[in-house]
Amino acid sequence: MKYTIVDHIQRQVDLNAEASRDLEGILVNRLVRKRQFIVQPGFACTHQTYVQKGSFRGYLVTADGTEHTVQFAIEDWFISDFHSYIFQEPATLFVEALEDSAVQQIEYSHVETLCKTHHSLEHFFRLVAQKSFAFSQKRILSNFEMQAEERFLFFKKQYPQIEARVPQYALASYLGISPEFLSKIKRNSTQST
Amino acid sequence: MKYTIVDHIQRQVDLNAEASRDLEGILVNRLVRKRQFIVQPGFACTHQTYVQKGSFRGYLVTADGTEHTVQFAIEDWFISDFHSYIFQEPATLFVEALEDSAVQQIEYSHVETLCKTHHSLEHFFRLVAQKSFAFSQKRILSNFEMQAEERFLFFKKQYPQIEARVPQYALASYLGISPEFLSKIKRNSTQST
DNA sequence: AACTAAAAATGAACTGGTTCAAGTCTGCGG
DNA sequence: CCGCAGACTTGAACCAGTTCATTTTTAGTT
Repeated sequence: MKYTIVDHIQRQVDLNAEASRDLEGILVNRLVRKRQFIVQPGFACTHQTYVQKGSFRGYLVTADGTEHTVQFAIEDWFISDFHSYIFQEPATLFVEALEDSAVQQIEYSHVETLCKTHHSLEHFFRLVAQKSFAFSQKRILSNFEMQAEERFLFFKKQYPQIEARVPQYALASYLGISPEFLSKIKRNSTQST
Repeated sequence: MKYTIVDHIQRQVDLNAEASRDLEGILVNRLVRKRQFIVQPGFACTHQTYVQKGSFRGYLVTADGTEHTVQFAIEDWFISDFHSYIFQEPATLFVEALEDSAVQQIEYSHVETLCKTHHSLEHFFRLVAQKSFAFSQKRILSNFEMQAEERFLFFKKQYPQIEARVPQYALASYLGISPEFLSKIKRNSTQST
């Protein structure tokens, strides 16, 4: 069973024959090597990327040179610099492969065209955006609700596959703490088990 | 010129006669008194609320009893507990009127029905969700990029109408700092002007 | 299997922001 | 126009998390 973007969408909405044919028509399959970037600051993020195999992280580098991870993506997830994608403005994020990966990409203008012709696709992308927004809000809340240690334990529980596959400095920067402090948290929380 | 939800939508997408008539049909006009809640934890957030007049804030109360503001809304903005609205699950937020206000509300199931019958409305709500998500991501980023003082100055510059109308403890909790510290920031940043 | 470079762990000194407690200002109800 | 409650200010003690410098572990390459 191989992950594909069409299956992913079919799981959530009904696509008729034309819609799924048209969608197939705009898909671009691509292999991406570990450490390779699919989005870089300064260039508009022209595509949404669906991960078939492998993993990615999206991160920001601030003026002081530190990295801040915004999003991880593994099999069956989408990733992009969404702000850049939606407004077709230069990206501010890096999106980098954490492993050798296989992806399917769809281009902004193609997606917009298909959304006009197929109500079902417009519906799908509405659902995606709404859920993404809801989770993004929840993430802001969870930073208010939890201390660093709780956030780590929560992440570990909710996304064990990701926690296991991702470099620790990347996870620290996702949790909003320094790698040193994440190290301490791990020590404290495992010794008390 | 009075704010209405139909005008708001027309500014972004073309609604034909039936679509705007059907939309009018599900609108509920409502007056809300200062300090009144339109969303409360425990109850599902059944409506999206469009602000015609007045202002609102959405906030979370954490276990330790402190408030954390997630969103403000003034004229021509929408507000809700979006996670609760989308999944029709019990809300975790309070949404409270900061002033006597007038709103237009649309109910979840009605919106979903209209999105099915009118592609244009589905399109509108996709755009809204996408922009909301993009801004939500940006907000997460801005907490990484800026220190508390910069966040305050940025907010003040970007939303001067809101900064002026909103109680200071609410703004502090939006910025993720204590009211005392916001007070200090203001002192420091005005004395150096 | 040995070599290397990057990643993770550790500890000590430090800082941005919190907490608590007390004082001041403001607006509006009687 | 007085009183009083809620909102804002101030300062001192404190703490969660950072920074920096060093050591240990891990993983990729020849």
